[in-house]
Amino acid sequence: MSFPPVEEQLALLTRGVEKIVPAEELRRKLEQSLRSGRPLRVKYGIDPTGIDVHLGHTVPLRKIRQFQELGHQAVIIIGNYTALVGDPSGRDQTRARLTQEQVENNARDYLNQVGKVVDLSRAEVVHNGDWFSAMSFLDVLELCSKVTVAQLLTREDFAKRYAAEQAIFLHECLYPVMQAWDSVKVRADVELGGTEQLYSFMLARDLQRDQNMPQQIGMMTPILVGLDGVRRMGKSLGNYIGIGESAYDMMKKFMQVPDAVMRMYFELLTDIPLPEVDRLLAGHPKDAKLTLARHVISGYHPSPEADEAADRWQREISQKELPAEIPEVVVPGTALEQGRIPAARLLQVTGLSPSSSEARRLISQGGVSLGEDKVRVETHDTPIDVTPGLLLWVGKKRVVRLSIGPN
RNA sequence: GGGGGAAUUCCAGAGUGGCCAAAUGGGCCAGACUGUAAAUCUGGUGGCUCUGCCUUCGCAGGUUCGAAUCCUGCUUCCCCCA
Repeated sequence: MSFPPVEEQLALLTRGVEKIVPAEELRRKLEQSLRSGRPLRVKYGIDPTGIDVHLGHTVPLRKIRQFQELGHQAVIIIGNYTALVGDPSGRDQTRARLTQEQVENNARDYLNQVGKVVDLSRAEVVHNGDWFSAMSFLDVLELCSKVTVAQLLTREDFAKRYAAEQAIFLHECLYPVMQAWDSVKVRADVELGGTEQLYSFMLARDLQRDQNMPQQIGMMTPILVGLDGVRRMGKSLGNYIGIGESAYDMMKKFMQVPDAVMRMYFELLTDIPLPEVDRLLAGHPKDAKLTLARHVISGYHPSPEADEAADRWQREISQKELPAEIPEVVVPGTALEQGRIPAARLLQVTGLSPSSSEARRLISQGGVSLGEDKVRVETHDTPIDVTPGLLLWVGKKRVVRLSIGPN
């Protein structure tokens, strides 16, 4: 096995990495591997707790991919056992635990998605249940004897919860221990993860030393902020771009992102050289954002699709042309009286408003309009002449084409 | 095992007998402004046959002319002591 020069590897690998502990050791490990021709074993663990992999997850995954491209060995750990515990990291509450069955379904799905970023054909994929399920209680006790409670409580998340008098369950305390033990089992040289993983990464080093093994390096990638530009990207916050989403959906979401986060997105989500990024950001923000979006999207969709999504956004959103596809909604003929229907009622039967009260609100606030010219509907009881093909708008984005059905 | 505290509308969190569909903030929706970005500003945010009416404040009963607010039981959660 041969590798590119160490300096070159370092330049690529340290981009967009927030913290490397211990910082000096990465170079040493790379030098060693270059000399011996032995690839580094790069570990990344994921707990199959949800289903949607989003761009936030891709930050460490992309890093794995870079390691792979340099010739190193990716080791993906499916935390089917740790998922039963729930990672307390960064949490101010105990996570809900999952059943075995859920975990297994999720795991399969996860790999499908992860495969879009990491080259799974060259990666080792292991389940940590393989070793944890084989451990006896005595083994667990033995493992626990390496960790002190005081140590656990130095973690910020636990310390905070402890101070706030919130519950910390014993099984949660075991989580970092398990994660660290994974590193021992796979003989990790490098572990990737978010900054909140620091404690587990360090614990892994302790356990590895205890087993007379080389100690791993922790590489921590920053938390990617979500579409709101403030909070971390996450499913529960609803501010994420999933990698399974359509090109156009991703496009729309990218264009909503606050300008201020663009640099971070470029750095963490693309390979565009940083000087080039600076040049882009010096230009019009909208163009920079389009470039960003196209680059990222083309990682998950064929690039003609990414281009098409960008064009479509320009046409429909930027230039306010009518969308190419307007969903058609059937108005039941029985709801009409002499071809007409009160405006508020129309919003309800078309499903654009869940309730009549909501419909009235929308209308009174000027959010409802008709036709290509978007003529505003003034009052909730305005009779609307429903003709097939009539456009009905709610707000700026939602529009449907009406047709009349038999009932 | 003993003691204490809490459950409110999407979330956080006020409200302790009528002025409460319930303050305030967040989120969300709509409008203005824009690059349909962000920020900002305005309005809204249970339902309905809508100047009024109906159903909500953990659950079930009760007191009262009247209860989110008082009483009883139940459920759930948290904390402390051991």
